[in-house]
Amino acid sequence: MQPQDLALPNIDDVARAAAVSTATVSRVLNQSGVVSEALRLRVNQAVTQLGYVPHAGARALMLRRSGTVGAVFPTIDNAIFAKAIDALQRQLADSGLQLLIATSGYDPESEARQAMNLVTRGADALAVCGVGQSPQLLHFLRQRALPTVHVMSFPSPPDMVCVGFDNARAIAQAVRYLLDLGHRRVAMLAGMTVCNDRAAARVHGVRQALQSAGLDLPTHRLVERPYTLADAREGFRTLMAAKPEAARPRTSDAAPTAILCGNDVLAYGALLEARKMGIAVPTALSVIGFDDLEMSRHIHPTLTTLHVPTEAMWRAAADRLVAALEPRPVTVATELEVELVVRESTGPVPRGG
Amino acid sequence: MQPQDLALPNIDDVARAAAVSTATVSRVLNQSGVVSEALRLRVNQAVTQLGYVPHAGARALMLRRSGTVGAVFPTIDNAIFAKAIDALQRQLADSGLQLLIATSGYDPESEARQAMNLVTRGADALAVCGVGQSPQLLHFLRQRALPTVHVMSFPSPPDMVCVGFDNARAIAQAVRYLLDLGHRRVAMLAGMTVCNDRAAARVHGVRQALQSAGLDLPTHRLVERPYTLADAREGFRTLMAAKPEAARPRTSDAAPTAILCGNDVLAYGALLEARKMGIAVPTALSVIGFDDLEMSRHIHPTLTTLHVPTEAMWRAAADRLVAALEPRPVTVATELEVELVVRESTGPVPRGG
DNA sequence: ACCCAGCGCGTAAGCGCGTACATTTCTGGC
DNA sequence: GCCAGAAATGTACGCGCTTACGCGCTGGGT
Repeated sequence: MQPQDLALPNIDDVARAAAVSTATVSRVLNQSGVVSEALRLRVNQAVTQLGYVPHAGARALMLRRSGTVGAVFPTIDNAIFAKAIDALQRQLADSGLQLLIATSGYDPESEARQAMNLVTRGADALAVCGVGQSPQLLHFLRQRALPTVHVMSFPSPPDMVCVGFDNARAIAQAVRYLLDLGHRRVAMLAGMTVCNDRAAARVHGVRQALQSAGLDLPTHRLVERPYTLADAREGFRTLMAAKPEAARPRTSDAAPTAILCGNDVLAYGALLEARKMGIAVPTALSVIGFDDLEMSRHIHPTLTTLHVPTEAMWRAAADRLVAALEPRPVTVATELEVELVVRESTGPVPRGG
Repeated sequence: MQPQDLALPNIDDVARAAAVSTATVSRVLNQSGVVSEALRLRVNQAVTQLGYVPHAGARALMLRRSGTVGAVFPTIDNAIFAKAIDALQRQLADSGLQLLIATSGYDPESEARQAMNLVTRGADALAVCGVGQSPQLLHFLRQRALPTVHVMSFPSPPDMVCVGFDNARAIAQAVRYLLDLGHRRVAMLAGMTVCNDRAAARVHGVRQALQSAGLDLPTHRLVERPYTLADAREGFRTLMAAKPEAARPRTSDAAPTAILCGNDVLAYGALLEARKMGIAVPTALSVIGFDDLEMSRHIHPTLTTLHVPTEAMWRAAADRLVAALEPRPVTVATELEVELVVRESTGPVPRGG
């Protein structure tokens, strides 16, 4: 278990063992240049016998690239990011690239630190979530001309490469769908919008869509909670009990008949708490999520939600980086479609609603 | 977005800009040796002005370590591994180490390839799941004396460093608990045991515990399914409908009154399908999971399950690797406790059961 | 018989960095 | 004012690798 006190074999050892020059060993290993079959065999034998593996650092030094791509996620502890890592890692692996992971905890400063750390560790390219990076980080990346892709948001500032979707426009679909069902008292259980452009855009999208219909999203109809089930349940409870600050009672004082959630996890919390509170979904209350995680089609009632093409999105992001490293011309911005998937958790507004 | 055609600043550029020697720059950057305040300032200015970042490869070449730790997971698409990555990454980050990720898809050959790939990329140490690695991989790691920790299993072969728990013994607790409640027809919805020592140990643990009570786990009471909700539901359905192969009807032909699941995801599938089939939990059927994911305390009914100290386990694993790299003596094997958490999904055997 | 193109291989330079060792500068005691 | 020794700084080598270049050999054309 102790690290290598022993001297690892290097290319000279292999060359000696195979009675060839280091150049030949290198040529065999990299399939570059022409080597006779006899020598190729001798080299390969020596390599396996010595258990030789080229030193990554030395290689990176010569080739001016490390074959490593970094990614900074807000957190990993959310199925949507787990899926993202999975897709990214697989797609990069197909091009022989390794994935270097870091998390920021939704903090731009930490994100900047982590991203720079990844670069220090030799990352040739970077994938990050959204477009809300700190100016220092953006400056740093530009200064080094480091291929970077911004995922999950769209549109982006003009000089960014991004693969994502328009969060506001996506959730507006869901709002319109609710309005069509007759809902007028619509609330939102949002994620924390501080330093999270996606969460903020979703709130913005809801507000805008409501306003286009002559409605609004008053303070007591909006709560922000972290993406945990416990917080979601508490937030849901708050939302259902909330009264407007103005003292005069109106129709809009009554509890909401529909709740839009910032993501599926929040929606699960809402469904679970609704059940506990004896609120029937969708009869008395409609609930809509965002992401379409695996659980959404299984939970009871199954969740109406916005389907995000996570896999495709991250594969596309990986492709951008691979292309940039080739180097091949890179598509600057790609917008993906987010579709509303109607399931059991939504229905017509209840009578008198 | 295109990669660096531009020449990145190197230590010579910094030295020139600060009008000092490269040695001084290096000393400032690594806080090694003594440098006067004046020079330190000049160097730091030059560094920030040029946007200088030391070249990881060159650094690794000199220091004979890359500051990178690799980890191979079967998959990331499971909350238990997502949590693992999260904990591992954080703990390593505390020691200034970066995490390099790969996935094997539960295939030992792929695991070996991926692990070697990580080493090629410069990983100074490795974390892997379980103890079922391919002999070639184990040989390779030993040959290079690469610090390696095996997580999630216990015990392990004598020369392995491991941090985990005894899967068989853990699940035996759950079996005994069910037996105490009067259950006699106990079934198991297991994960795929091929190339997965943890899943296999859990099946083994159940079988053993039943045998100690004079019971057995007949073929029709055991199904293996991948860790997805859809597969779990289908597996559950199969389990509840299954009849023994022998033609003579006996008490044991009746449906099970309790189901042990290989992990919480399978248990969620069981709960959801039971609900759909109109089987009341826990009145007509008890369900037990394994892992204690966040959802388990929220799902309805809340899930009785075996609580695994995932966070602590992976932090401990990270600590082992950090210690080995210092290098400090390393605890060879650490066993963690897995506790049964009784919630709503289990109860006494139904009358006539 | 000679030349030269081309193939196969070796030699050696240098990628960017850390550090042992050499060198310079400073400090203090006489 | 001088020198020994400590402190501060510089010089230069080599980590392991890739690759430009050059050398020797072969063989077909003249």
